[in-house]
Amino acid sequence: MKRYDPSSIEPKWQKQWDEDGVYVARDKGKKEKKYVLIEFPYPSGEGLHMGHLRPYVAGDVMSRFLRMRGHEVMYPMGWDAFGLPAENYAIKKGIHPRVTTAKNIENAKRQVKSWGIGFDWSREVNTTDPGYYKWTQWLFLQFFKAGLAYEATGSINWCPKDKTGLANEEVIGGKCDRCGTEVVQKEVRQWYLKITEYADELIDGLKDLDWPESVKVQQENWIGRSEGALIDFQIQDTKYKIQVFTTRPDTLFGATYMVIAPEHPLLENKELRIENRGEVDAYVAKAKAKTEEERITEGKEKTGVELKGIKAVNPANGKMIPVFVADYVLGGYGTGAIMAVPAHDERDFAFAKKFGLPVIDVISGGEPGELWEGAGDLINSGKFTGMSSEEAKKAITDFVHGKMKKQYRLRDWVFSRQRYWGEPIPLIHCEKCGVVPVPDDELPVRLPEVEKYEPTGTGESPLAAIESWVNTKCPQCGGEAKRETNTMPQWAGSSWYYLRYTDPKNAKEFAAMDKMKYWLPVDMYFGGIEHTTLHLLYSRFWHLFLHDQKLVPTPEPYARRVTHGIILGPDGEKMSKSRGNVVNPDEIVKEFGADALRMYELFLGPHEAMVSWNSQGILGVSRFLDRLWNFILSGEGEGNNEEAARVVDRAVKKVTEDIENIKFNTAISSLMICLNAVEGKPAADAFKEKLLKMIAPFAPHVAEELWHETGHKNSIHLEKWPEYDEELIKEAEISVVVQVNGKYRGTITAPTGLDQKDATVLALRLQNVSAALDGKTPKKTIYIKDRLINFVA
RNA sequence: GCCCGGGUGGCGGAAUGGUAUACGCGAGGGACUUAAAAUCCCUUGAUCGCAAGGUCAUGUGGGUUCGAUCCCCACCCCGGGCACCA
Repeated sequence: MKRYDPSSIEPKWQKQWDEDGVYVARDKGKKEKKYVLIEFPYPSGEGLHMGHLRPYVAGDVMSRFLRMRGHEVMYPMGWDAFGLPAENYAIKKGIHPRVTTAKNIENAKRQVKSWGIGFDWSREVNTTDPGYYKWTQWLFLQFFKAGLAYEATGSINWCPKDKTGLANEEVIGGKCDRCGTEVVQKEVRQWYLKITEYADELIDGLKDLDWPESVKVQQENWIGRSEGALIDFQIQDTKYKIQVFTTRPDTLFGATYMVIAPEHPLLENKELRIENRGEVDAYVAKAKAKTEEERITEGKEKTGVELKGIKAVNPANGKMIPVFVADYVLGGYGTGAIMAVPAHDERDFAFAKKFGLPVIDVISGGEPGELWEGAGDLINSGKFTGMSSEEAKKAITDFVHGKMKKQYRLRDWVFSRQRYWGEPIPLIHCEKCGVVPVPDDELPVRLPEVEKYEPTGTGESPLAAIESWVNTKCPQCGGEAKRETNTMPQWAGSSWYYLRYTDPKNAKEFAAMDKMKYWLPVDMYFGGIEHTTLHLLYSRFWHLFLHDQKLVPTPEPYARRVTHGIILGPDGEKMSKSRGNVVNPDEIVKEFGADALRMYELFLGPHEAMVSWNSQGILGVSRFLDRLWNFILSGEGEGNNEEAARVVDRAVKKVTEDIENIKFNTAISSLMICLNAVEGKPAADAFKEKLLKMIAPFAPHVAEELWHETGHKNSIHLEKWPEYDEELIKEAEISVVVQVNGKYRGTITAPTGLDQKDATVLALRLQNVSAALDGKTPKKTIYIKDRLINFVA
């Protein structure tokens, strides 16, 4: 008998599957389609690691399972290849990013193939391919034409190391998501996509999606919708007003002062007679210069300066109240100004205490003069006194002629980068015509060759230095014009790649509608939690927009989202080179084979949980595969014993349900239980076949090899998933737990379906039970058929 | 501070109202071997007991229930997200 040797069978089958096109998905087939997706990787010089392996294997198990269940399955792969590392490497070595990217792709492809991932390579895409980014540019122009892409100069997040603007979503804890450098605020001309226009749809669409609740909540919180009112406060003896946004218009009578942000336009108004102008200007300058870090370290200690000589009028009661400038009010949210109600807002309370401002209770519920942020009935509120806060919100807003308003935390998406290795934004600046889109037939605007890749740091991209490229003709008037030199962020290409997979070679459209209609939406999207407020939010926004434009057939892109926990090193810490705890999947393949690697990774723990790699644990699955090999190839085994059939059928039921519910760890444990039970006994070929088919999604190579060794000609991965016999798996006899007062006292073995009377008789015969009852008759008996009988004495 | 997860043997974990600790790793003992590896068999939550069996254990304290790892309340700890968003 041959020995199980992964290194001799795995490459053989990988090659064979490729040649036979086992994983190629057919468009518009008769079968019901399933579209399984993983987040396509950035092809880095480091190669792919465990963090990639986990979702790819999960998606692979799922697609193989679904294919065997009779679906037309698409499981495609591609490369998100624009981005900083390749560009930084080019800066250091002078090698074009295209060259390093191609090399890295080749290596990553070798890796995923060696893991036995059944991707459909006929649909491979690469975001840096002009045939691909042509459509990224075209799609951007649809936003532009719809008025959802706009240019503005404003204070934005800027990474001083990468020398480029960043989107809000790319700033993690005040630091650049890419390099960890402290982000600063800088005034730069940028292109924005108006994602805020879709804030409501982005929230409302979530409710019908089969996504993890935590991911939905996180997106919802990021968008941060709150409902409140806009209310105007007149500035005494002037024509000017300060408008505020508040979610608590019911507390208006308690507004004892106002605060405006340091960025508020009122401070630029020279007509206002601010008596302490110098002091105010100094405060504003200092506040604006603060970095994120300084603001955090200062904590919640309130600072501010009163605008002397200025008073505002509380529209509810006509009282004159002071106006402050303070940096606890943010310029970028709401109107950049607030009414301060110290009795009912923690921050206003702290500020009022520090500056000795009056605290007036207007909502009942708290201690007098103390903070109370809850709801209650109104007090000290004129004719509204006695009303509930909920009712008063609208009533008071109406009374002061305010209007209800929804407000969001979400900011528009800073969409331009001052870097080389990205899609050029396909716009032309003409002095006469303004900003003009590049005509469709001139797309793609190709990324030109440059001498120097370095970011300039001036707010211009390196492309600005190439005059021959920048200078062009206006498509509208034919006059002298200049190209936009900013490039798109990395998130552009990934915002629509799942659409391109449905029709990757189309030269006329980004994808044909009939193909999208067949394949969309993505049925199952495997990925990490880290993209919740990045890629996942961005691509939903693109999709919602494209749906409104009638360019895609479904309202949402991803029907079901499955997230995974990260794999920690053997020491329980995050894998990192500096810590020296990185487990390299390629080395595991070399030592144990891809099948063992895949199975062990799945067996480690629940897919969504954070788990640590245990270097010795893989021996368990390695032994399992070895025993499986021997079991399948040993013995002629015609012993058609019913017990074996029952054991295997039970496994079929459990494994099927577990795969459907993404519980791969318990599915594998059921397979182990099954093998443990049948091993060493004669078993009919039919049981062996069932077992092999169940193993096939998890360990595709060994299953295929054994399938062929046992006389089959076609790939096991195109076989039908096994079924089980509902009657057979029922137990004929069952052990019923006997308890006295809820405590275990023994079991009785009886035929299934025993009624209470017979069970009682059998149970009372147990010595342990009569001892526990101590001669008493049970007051009550609880009987759950085939499970338990409990005497309450 | 607010919002999500989570806390079970030596370790990864299983079980979400009904015998807690499946499966795997590790450990101990044995078989085979000149020996070792590999493989196979047995034992393995703690504790008392010769045994039968008992008692105690799912972060802590309460509650609901015939019965709670599971449901409810309060608290502690760990991980993640947001963070002066009015």
